[in-house]
This record gives sequence, structure tokens and C-alpha cells, in this order.
Amino acid sequence: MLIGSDFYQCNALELAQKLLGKKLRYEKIELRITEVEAYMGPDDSACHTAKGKTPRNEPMWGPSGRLYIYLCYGMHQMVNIVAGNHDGQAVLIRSCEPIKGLVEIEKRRGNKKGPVLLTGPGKIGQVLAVDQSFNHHPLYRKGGISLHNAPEVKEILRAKRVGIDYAKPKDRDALYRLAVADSAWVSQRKGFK
DNA sequence: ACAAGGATCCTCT
DNA sequence: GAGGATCCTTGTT
Repeated sequence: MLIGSDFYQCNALELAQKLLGKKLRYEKIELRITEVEAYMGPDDSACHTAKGKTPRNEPMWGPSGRLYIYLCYGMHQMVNIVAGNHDGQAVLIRSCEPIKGLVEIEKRRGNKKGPVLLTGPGKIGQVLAVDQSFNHHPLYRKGGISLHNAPEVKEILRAKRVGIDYAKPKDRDALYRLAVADSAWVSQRKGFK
């Protein structure tokens, strides 16, 4: 069942927790969200909005429940879901588990097999084939990418966020990286034990 | 107008 | 474990 816009009216950490286990649908592909990171807004030095509004981060200041797509290292389209209330928060989707469209997913990922297909934010963007034109796209309406309900996640793992060495210690150390405990479809490079 | 660096991934060793 | 790919955003001249 399609999730309505009210679902996203909370801070990024709460939304991150609620997003685990939910299903992202785009055309014939359906993914279960297994790992996310919360970016809490201007007071979070790891967050893109820590230095105020810029052309790039403008979607994060808009309505929640919409997409913010960030081009990283000139080649990876990172998929974020805007949280909060026009106050610069978002949740980065880091890993998913395939539910439907496995053949298409494997095709877009060079015919690889297993968790290497979808564990890592750059891979999610590659599989969904998003680009900058997906900025602002609402997930709570039919058409394009949408988010759908699923059974509650039993247990959640927490860890530090990845790749934010530039942030202040208090933000670097915050356990804002969340994952589904019993899923193999989680990037394991650091943190989770 | 310019330089620096990034919320990563892959291919080696 | 190390390094390259690749280009946009940002802050600074």
C-alpha cells in the first residue's frame, strides 16, 4: 500500500528508523530498504545543509517525502528522502534487498549476483537509474518512484555514518546509520558487528 | 575564472 | 589495503 505524505513529517532519525523494511518501487523493480543514514539538518556538521541553503541542497529545504539526488565523486547518484519540515533534513538510502525485478537489477549491475548488487548508496542509484531530474520527485504519489508499506522490522542495528571524516567529532560519532539486523543485504565495511 | 575535494565503487595486490 | 575514475559544487581570487 502506498504510504502518504504524513509518514515523512518527522525528523531524519525517526524517518530513518521508519524507512527500514519499507519497499521502494520503480517500474518493474521493487526493493526492500535494509540500511539508511540520517542527516539531521543545519546543526549536523556532516549534513549538506550545515552551511545553509545552496543550489545543490535546495531539495532538502523543501517538502518532506521527496527525493534529493546527490552526485558523488562525479559518478554516483545518491538517493535521499527529504525529512522534517522544510528544515534541511534527509535520509540517505545505503542498501536494499531485491523483491521484484531481479533480472533487471542484475543486468544494470553488470550481471553480478548476491548482496554486492545493492549494498552501497552508489549501487542503489545505479539500479534505480536516477539522475538529477529526479530531484523533488514525491514518493507518496503514484507514478515514478514510490514508497510502500511492509511488515515491521524486528530488530535494528546502529553504527556511525560512513565517509564523513570532515564532520565535528560529535557528529562523526553519532549512531545515525541504521540497518535491518537479520538481513545479509547491508554494507559491512565498518561499524556493524 | 580557478582549484579543491567529495555521504563511492571497482580492480588490482 | 591502495589507487584511479570523473565532474559538479563550492568558496575563493
